[in-house]
Amino acid sequence: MPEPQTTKLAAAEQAYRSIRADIISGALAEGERLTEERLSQDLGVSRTPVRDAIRRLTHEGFIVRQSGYTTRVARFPEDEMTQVFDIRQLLEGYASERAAKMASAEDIAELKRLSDVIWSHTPPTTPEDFTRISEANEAFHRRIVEAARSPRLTALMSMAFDVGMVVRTYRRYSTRELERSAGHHREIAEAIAARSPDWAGAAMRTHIRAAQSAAGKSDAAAKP
Amino acid sequence: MPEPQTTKLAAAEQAYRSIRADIISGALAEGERLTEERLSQDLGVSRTPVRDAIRRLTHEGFIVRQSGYTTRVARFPEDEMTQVFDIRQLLEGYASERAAKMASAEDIAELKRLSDVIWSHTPPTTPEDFTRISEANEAFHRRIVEAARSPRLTALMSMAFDVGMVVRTYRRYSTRELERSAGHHREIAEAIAARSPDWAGAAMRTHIRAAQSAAGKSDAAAKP
DNA sequence: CGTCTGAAATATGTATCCCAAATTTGCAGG
DNA sequence: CCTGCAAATTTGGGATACATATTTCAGACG
Repeated sequence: MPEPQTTKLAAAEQAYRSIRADIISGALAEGERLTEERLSQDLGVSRTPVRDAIRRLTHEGFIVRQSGYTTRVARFPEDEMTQVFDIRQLLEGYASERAAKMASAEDIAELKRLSDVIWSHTPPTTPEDFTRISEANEAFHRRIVEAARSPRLTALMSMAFDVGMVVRTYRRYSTRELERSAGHHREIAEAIAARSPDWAGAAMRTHIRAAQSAAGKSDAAAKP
Repeated sequence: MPEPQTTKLAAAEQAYRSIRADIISGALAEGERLTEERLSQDLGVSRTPVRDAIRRLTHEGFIVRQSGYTTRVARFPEDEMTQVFDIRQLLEGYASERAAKMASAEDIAELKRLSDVIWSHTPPTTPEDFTRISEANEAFHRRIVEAARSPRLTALMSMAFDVGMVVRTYRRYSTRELERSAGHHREIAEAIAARSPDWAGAAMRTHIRAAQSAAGKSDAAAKP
């Protein structure tokens, strides 16, 4: 069965994604007041899953709870984009250092495989190439965090930045930037295979700064 | 009124604190299976607040949800303590840099006040002195993160480390370490007041490494 | 005209019930 | 005695009902 359950194994997750997407897209404006009841009706579910979603989004900083019974969409600073890249550089650089020390043979093999996948589609000529690169890129970064063997770090990364944002920005890269990025991935994989934390960390920080530069060409103030 | 209600202004928060404390203390062993029903009965509340608490703790990495209907206390790596300090150094160092640029006059005044409070109780002679120092210390660190004006960073910090752990470790500090720590707080406040990101960041990183050294004297592998 | 007070409307927190899915148990067969 | 399968129990997700705290708004008073 491709679709095992109708709505069971979703529901709360759906509320979470929906509300978050509305905040990111601007459908829910910054500072707008939210109530569980109204969100329930809009989403067609009861308050229980909506509460879960609000808790999560509050914890992640998308929603703020003011004193008492007032809940609002958070206001995002103009330099949110800069912050995301700054924080990514800190955390992923650290993750790469740890990965160079802790990664298993399987981790290293998978990182090499993913960097090869990225290479094989660079420069991209078709939309599928873009998709493949994005997927492999995302898997690559996630694998490094996993290889760092730190559940705390994994949890942090999951909420540190919006993966979708990174994927979207890929389309704006020039051929030279894409080739550079593919080279970075290969280098990071090799640094981890060489068990060199300093190299791996430095390469990852370079990679993220280059991505920031490439992504920041047009809009300095994207949403969150 | 100093004491508004007996148990009203808590309940779900209470469940969260109680479960978390039991995990940290070891009353709930690593890998132990948890059920909402049993926790409800033990804590004398209904399942709803327990669910909230479990959500939160899962998100923070204290509890893991396995496939299906199995929920367990997470297993913590041996070097969890090291990781927490590493991550704190990264994030709080960054927060201090931003705070030096973004802090309001009120932020700066409050940071100075808090560092004075810490000074006035150092070295501590009574249990209340310890309590005051702990409270002021926690408020100080939180204020810096707030002053960084980054909701994302605030959210990250809230789950990056266990405040209770920091408080506990304070009792092990020597007089010299406590005086050094008080000096660090004052210096950080002044660096921010001087609007010097590099100074503030470096001072905070120094402070956290010193705290790590002081805290790590006895057990290298505390809980989380 | 502005401000304060209090009552109604509104929002969240908590308890309880129901349901679907998963885990455990127990029985039958090899 | 072990294995396999199905019934029974357990578990977590969702909906609803109720209690309590907060917000709002209108009207009275200065």
